[in-house]
Amino acid sequence: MSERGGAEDAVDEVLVAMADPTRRRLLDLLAASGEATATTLAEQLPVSRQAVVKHLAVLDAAGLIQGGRVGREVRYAVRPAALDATARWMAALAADWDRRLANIKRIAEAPER
Amino acid sequence: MSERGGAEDAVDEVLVAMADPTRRRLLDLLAASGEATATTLAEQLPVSRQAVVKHLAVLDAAGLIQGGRVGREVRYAVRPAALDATARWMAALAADWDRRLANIKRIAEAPER
DNA sequence: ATGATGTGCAACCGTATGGTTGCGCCTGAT
DNA sequence: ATCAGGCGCAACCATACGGTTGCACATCAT
Repeated sequence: MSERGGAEDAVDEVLVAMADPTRRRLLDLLAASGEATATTLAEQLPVSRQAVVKHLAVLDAAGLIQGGRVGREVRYAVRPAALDATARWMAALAADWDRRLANIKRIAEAPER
Repeated sequence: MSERGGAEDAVDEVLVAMADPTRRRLLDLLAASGEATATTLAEQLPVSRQAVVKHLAVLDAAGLIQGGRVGREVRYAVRPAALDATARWMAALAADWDRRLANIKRIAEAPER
C-alpha cells in the first residue's frame, strides 16, 4: 500500500504523452515503420516538422520512444516497456477499485449484526 | 486490424482524464471513500469546490465515475469498467509493438537469402 | 418562516500547450 | 568547393485548460 509515489512520476509522463491524439498518431506511424525521422513523420501528418520534433521530445521523455543518430538524421523507434508498465499500473488500479466496490457492497448487504 | 476508431474515442477521454494529477487524486479519494460529494472532496484538496466540480464532470464524461443525487447532495462513486478497458487497450498496444519489434529484429538478423 | 448547507451557472484570469515561421549549423553528395 | 537535405534553436501566436470568485437556486433543519 506504499508502492505509490516513485512509480507515479513515470506513469504521469506516459499518461500525459498518450493523452494527445497527434502523439498517438506518431506512435502508430513509428510502430508501423519500425524506424522513422522527424522529417519523414511530418510528411505523413498535417503538422510541421517542428511540431513533430516537440512531440517526439515528449514521447522520448516518457520513455515511449528512443532515437539514435545515423549520419545526419535521427531515427526514432518505439519502446514498449514504459507503455506496458503503465498498462499494468492502470489494470492494478482498476482491480483495486473493483475490490473496494465489492467490499462496500458486502458490508452494505450484511445484516446489522 | 480495424477495431480502431470507435474504441479510440472512449480511450481518448479516459487518457485525457487520467493525465491530470488532481483528477487522479480525486479518483483516489473517491475510491477510498466509496462515495463522496464535490464539497467533501474539495475539503480534502487544495482547490476550490468549483474546480472539483469541473474535474468530476470530465471524469464522468470519461465514464470513470458516476454520480447520483441524494437529497440536496450529489454523491459520486468510482466505475472500474472504463479504466479497465483502457488498461487492456494499452496492454494490447504494447504487445503489438513488441510483436512488430520482434519481427523487425528477425528480418534484420536473417541471412540475405 | 428562515437560516444554513450544498449545488449549479457564468464570467473571468494566467499559463501551459500545440502549433507556426525563420534562421543558422552540420553532414553527405556532386 | 559548393550545394542540398536534415537537424536544432528561438521567438512568437492562439487557444484550451485548470483555477478562481460571485451569485442565484434548491433543500433540509430549526
